[in-house]
Amino acid sequence: MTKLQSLRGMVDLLPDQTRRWQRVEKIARDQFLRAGFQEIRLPLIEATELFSRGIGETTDVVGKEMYTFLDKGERSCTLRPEGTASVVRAALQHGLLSQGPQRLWYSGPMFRYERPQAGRQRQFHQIGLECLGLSSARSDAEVIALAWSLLKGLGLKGIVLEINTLGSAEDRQKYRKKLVEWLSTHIDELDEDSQKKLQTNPLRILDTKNKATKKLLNEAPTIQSMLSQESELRFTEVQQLLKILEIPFEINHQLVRGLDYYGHTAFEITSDKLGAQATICGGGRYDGLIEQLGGPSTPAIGWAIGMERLMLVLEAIAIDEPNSAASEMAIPTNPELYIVNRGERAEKTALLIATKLRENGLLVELDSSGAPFGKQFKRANKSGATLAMIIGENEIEIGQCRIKHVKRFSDQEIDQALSLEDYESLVKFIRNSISNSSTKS
RNA sequence: GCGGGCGUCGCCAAGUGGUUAAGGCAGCGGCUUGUGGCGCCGCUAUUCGGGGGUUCGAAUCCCCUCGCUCGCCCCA
Repeated sequence: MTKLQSLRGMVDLLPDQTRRWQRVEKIARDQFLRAGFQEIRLPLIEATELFSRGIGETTDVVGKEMYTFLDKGERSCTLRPEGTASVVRAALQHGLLSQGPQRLWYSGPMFRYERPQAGRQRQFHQIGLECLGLSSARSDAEVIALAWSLLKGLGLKGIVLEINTLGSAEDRQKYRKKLVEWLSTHIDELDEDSQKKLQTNPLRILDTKNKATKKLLNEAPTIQSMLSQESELRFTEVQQLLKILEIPFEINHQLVRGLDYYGHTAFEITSDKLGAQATICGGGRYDGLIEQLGGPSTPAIGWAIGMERLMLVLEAIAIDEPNSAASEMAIPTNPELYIVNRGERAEKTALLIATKLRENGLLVELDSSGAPFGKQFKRANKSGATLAMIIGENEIEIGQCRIKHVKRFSDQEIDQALSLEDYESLVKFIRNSISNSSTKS
């Protein structure tokens, strides 16, 4: 029999990982809350059409990376490859846009059928936000600032914000024409891949990694030259605002992004600690998408952070700097109290006490092995608990339990006898002992 | 979809054609049903990702396949 294992590109997150994930998610949630963003939870499966219409037929995501299948009713269904299209769909379906601008965030798994590599999985997780119904350059700057301060707040170093403008739809139309004309005269100098894109999606030739093509592109016309005055002013304003916010950025006119719906501001945040897949956060303005999906013409902007990539960076930092916040996010939460217990009556009492103490907010691990005391103490030690409570037959006889420090051995044992029934005093005593123990150490 | 590297226990590994596949860590049990950091003893891969072939003999050689990994494409 072959060993059962997870599907290619599908990754399990074990407790070692989930600790850090939960802490990151909490920090993100708190920040979204403070910024007035509300959570939206969406299905993982959508009608295929949502993505083909929303993201663009010629994009790689739609063209070759979607998990698409027919359900039992013969409907074409797709595991969502990204979050924005679903957010827009939900907003339209429930009439959210008629209630004014929407500030929404989401998190969860996305699916793309690609060959896995460093920082890339078939099921991966994004945490993202979308701001629907606002068109100002200020909203661009605010949204970018949220991504930046979240990443900075998590302690990331060596990250770079790159921005570009893709202009209005008309600007892009004109530029596209000009670019195709120019590239056509240099078609022999283009790499094979870019030659194909010339037909399907010429703008995406701009962010090629092919060195020869890159060099050639230095001579090519830029989108800047084709911008309308409004588009140009808008981009300038975004830059000014980022400067006021003291967010460092680089302008990268080659930054295009692979989803068709982007226009005007597009941006990426990359890290030097990742391999070839260096983008942690990507986003931009998508003023045309909502209308394209059948809604009213509505401006919008958003971004998504790749959780796995973020975690990779955090792990790298944690290794470089063992005392950093990034490092602390991996430290497990140890029990405050470990209950060592043995004997029929003692075991019942211990279960009851564990429950009561937990109800009072303590972090309690109960040894339910029935093993000899020696074994239980070993486990108490390994659990990392601050205190151990001992309940055996003797304690039951006198109606008192004993509590001692786990981490300090012979010195400074508390080893106090306490009533088994007075939970209030127990809790108080435990709390005191823990705070004393942490101030002393 | 296309290239490169790699698959020996939960983890790190030795072994590169010859009888029973080292070792370390972790785990489990014992010394130790009333007290834990240490120590000592014992146990833990009928099998080397899987399948086929070559051979008297294969973890070692060949073929296929699966998986992992890095890169291309693209993206988070």
